[in-house]
Amino acid sequence: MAYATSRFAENGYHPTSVAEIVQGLGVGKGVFYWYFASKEELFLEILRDAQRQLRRRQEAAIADEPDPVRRIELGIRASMAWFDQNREVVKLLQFASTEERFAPVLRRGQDVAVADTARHVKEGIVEGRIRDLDPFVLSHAVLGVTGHLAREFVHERSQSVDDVAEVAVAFCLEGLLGGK
Amino acid sequence: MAYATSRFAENGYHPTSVAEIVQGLGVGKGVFYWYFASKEELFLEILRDAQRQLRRRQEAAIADEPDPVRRIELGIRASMAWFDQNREVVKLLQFASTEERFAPVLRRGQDVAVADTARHVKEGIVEGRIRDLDPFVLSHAVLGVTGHLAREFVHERSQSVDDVAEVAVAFCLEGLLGGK
DNA sequence: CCCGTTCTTGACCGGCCGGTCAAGTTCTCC
DNA sequence: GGAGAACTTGACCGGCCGGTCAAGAACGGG
Repeated sequence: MAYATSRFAENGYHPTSVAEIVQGLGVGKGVFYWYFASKEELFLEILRDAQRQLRRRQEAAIADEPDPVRRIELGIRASMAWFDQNREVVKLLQFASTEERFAPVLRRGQDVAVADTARHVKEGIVEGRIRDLDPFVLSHAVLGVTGHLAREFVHERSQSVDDVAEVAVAFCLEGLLGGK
Repeated sequence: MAYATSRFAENGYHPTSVAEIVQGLGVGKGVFYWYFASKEELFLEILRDAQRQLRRRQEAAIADEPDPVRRIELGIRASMAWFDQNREVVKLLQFASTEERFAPVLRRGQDVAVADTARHVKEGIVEGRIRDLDPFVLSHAVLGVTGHLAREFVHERSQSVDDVAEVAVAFCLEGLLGGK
């Protein structure tokens, strides 16, 4: 599955043939279809796995932080770190979002992640520390910033994860204008 | 090209065959290869066209607004409106960013757009109205928020463009914490 | 009215692709 | 040690795909 992930990420899902995967692995085609029902099923498995991993990572990072705003910040940093260490998978997730047939799986995972963040946002709103806007939209905004900055600066431009995460947090919390 | 765009957006680039496109158009295959060197070339043409359109739209919206911060805001609203009216193309742009071979064209267009925004951000920093962080990172952050919110709420959840744009602007300018 | 250019057709080609399957080989448990 | 389950092989299949091309049709200037 690791090898398939890197092939898919490098060549794209469609241009990567099952023959190519099994050949690179030095096994026969039969063994592929023994473990996976189809090429699509393998891809979905990779997707589900990735989402599970990311979620665990976020939960671990947030663990026992009581402050909702700090929790959001830790979530951003944890996501950024995971994006950094799983570039290939990030590419696959992005590709998956462009194909209707992968949407359901993707959607489920993203909804879970957003719901997590939204909970903290809601808490923040109740505490009067976060402005009273739709928590789901705000969560998605955070997710959008984090993902995009990770792809553009950590992946493409190889900038330091911490530096990018720093700016991402600053931007998400106080926008362009805030923060002295 | 319009028909091809909708086929690509609905079925994906790879799964859509040239035969399918020309059949849907009621023409022979030869006419396709008379006007386009290859399937890939057609796709690139669509991409370039889209980027040109979006850029024109943004420039028109910003036109003669002197305030850099207002310019950024108008840019966000214009982008959001364009994303709303060009869902198919947005999908294609997103797909293109996952395939190495389309990256160069995509990159060039995005760099131009980001450079535009970054100019306004820089002005804002000079005026002391925007915090002193890397203007390119901030511009990408704005772009990330706008694109993601458009896809998630305008495209997927069919929410009103204006409402989403409103939140996007609020978030970009003042983040989660700011704004009363 | 004719001839060269532009444009159009669709059968065809070589090649690849996802998936199957008959034929093994290896493992496991009695 | 034997029998059945678990696993592995790779040739093979039907089908599709991007792209070519010989054969025209339509057009346009002289």
